[in-house]
Amino acid sequence: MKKNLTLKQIAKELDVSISTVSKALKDSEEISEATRKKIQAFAKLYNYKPNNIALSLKNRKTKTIAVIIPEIVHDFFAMVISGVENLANQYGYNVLICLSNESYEREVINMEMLASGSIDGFIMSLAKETQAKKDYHHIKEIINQGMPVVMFDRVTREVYTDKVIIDDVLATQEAIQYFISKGKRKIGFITTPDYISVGRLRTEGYMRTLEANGIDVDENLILRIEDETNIDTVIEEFFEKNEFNAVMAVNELYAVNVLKTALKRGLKVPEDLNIIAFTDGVISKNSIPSISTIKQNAFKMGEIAAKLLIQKLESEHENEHYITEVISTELLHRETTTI
Amino acid sequence: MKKNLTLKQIAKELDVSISTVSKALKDSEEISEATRKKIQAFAKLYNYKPNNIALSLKNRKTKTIAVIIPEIVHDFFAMVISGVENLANQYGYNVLICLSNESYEREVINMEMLASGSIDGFIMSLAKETQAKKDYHHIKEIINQGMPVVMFDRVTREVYTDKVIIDDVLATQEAIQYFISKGKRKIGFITTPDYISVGRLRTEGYMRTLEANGIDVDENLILRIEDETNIDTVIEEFFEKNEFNAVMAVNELYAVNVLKTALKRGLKVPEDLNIIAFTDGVISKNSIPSISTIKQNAFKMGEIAAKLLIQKLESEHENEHYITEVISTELLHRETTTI
DNA sequence: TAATGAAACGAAAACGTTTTCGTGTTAATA
DNA sequence: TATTAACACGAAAACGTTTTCGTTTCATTA
Repeated sequence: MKKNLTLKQIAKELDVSISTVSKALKDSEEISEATRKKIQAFAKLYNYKPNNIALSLKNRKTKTIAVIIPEIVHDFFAMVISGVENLANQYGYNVLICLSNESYEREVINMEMLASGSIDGFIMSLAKETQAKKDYHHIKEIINQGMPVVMFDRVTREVYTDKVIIDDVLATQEAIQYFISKGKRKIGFITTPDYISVGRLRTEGYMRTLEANGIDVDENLILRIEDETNIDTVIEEFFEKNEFNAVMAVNELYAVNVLKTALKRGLKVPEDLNIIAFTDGVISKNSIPSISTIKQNAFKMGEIAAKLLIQKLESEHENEHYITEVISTELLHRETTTI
Repeated sequence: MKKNLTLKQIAKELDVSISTVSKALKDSEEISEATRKKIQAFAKLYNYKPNNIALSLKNRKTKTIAVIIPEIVHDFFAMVISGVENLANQYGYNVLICLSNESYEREVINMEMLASGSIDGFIMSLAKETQAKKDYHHIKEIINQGMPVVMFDRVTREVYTDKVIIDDVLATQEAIQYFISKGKRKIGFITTPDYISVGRLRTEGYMRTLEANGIDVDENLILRIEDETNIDTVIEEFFEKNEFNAVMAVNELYAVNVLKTALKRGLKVPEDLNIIAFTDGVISKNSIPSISTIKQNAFKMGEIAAKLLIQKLESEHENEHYITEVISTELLHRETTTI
């Protein structure tokens, strides 16, 4: 086991100083061609690679960004990561993943740990618990220390920083309006509790669209699913108590369960029931029939979040100017809607 | 923007030496109680956190491990990551993710980049291209430099290191044997090209089981899907040319397409056709009907890989003794098999 | 009173770089 | 021949820690 070669060792071996080696390897004019060649040849031969940690310490930057997400076994987040990774790599950055597992405490611990030198900036989506508690002081503090943070999807107005989101209200409106245009009036909406920002916004979009079309909002047609509950059974109850021509769900999982329940109850999809889901992931694509979705462009979201962060990192003057990028969405018709 | 507090600043502020501050913060007996309290109070007040990079440089360890996977938008890999993250966090390690995107070059670049100081060890699953090229010198070199590597799932005998796998042959045998025990004789097998290690092993398991039961292997019943091909169409052709009572697929995606094609052709599942897939992910769970699978315990796989790596990292004497952990699998019956 | 020892602290090296500012040598110029 | 300038290189500081080995001070003991 040969430990990694250092400048010092090269210097000793070639009987020159460390500075000379360093300069020679950077092709500095200061060093004679002869010595330069000699040192470069030696370095190449023994496969010298500068130690990243030492560089980080010297430069005060690590070329690493951290992504904090609630969970990774979830197409939307996985796709965002993929986008972040893609762009970050192009700019020579590494990506560190931390899972909050929807826990406030893990989010705080992870961020505090990393904030002390390990990384240059954060990209994050809030944990459910954090959104429920509405406690963002850990994020504010980190920003205050001069570390850039970009939030995506689950964001909050209380933290002043760059954000990447979709227009949840508008996207929902488009879908609901589509239902209405097809003559559907009994539209169910399956969502999260209101403390989840995106769930709340989507619910808002649903209600607003109904109202704009002169349809009374019936709270019974809105199902807010808590985390621990059994999705199957609450959706079955939901269908037991109500009748729909269309249902929209804020994620794939809810949607596929709607589909399952509907089919089980002998409904024909899309003839008797239309379904639209948020998140264009593997479930929607591969379910039978395939589910129509709001495509969120998660990959692009990740890329843009990374771009915003890296731009901030590489700009000299720190400007106090924050922007919120709104990624466009697209209603993708598949087999659970009739065109 | 206040930059992070350092020992030096505290020392200056309190008019003591850096060493005194360092020792006081570590509760060293060497420092009088008075000074200790004073320094600790000051540090706490101004929220001192030691700089991780400086520590890494000093200790020559980063407390970070890298996971190299082919893709992340894939339940199996996402679950492995989740397992790695979980265990690594318990031991105070960070997890850095790198995607090879199935590319040999990206795998090499990523690993070489990280090997120079950024991390303490690797957990990896080989890119397709790497398996096709059979070129593992980058991995061997890294191991040779004294950096521990744990491979999982897509591994190779050519690299001598710790590994975490399932018994692909055995798992397949169990499934195929089950089919046979139910009287199925026309068993299709949908797999990857043979250069993918797990695909090859599973195909081997399929063939061996047939032979062991005195059934001739018909190469027409084996479909090896290349990457760029359209899954839909090749599976439809496959069904056009052959007749099955059962099909096994080496991943969820293939399986759900089998299901789709079968239903489209008017076959009843599981009555006319049984299906079993590898990878117990979100597709199998949520498809309608839900797909019976070989549960690979990906989360556990990740945990064990992380444990092996961390054990190696924290053991004093480097032993040249490598182990291969075989994770048990489980045939999970859902709605595409008849019990 | 001189020697001893403990207590409390500081200086400096080390981790591996980069970079600034010398300094010694040589060749060209006045 | 003495001065200057270019050239080629080295010493040392800096990034932020930890840790070893002094060193100073003071009280205790013979």
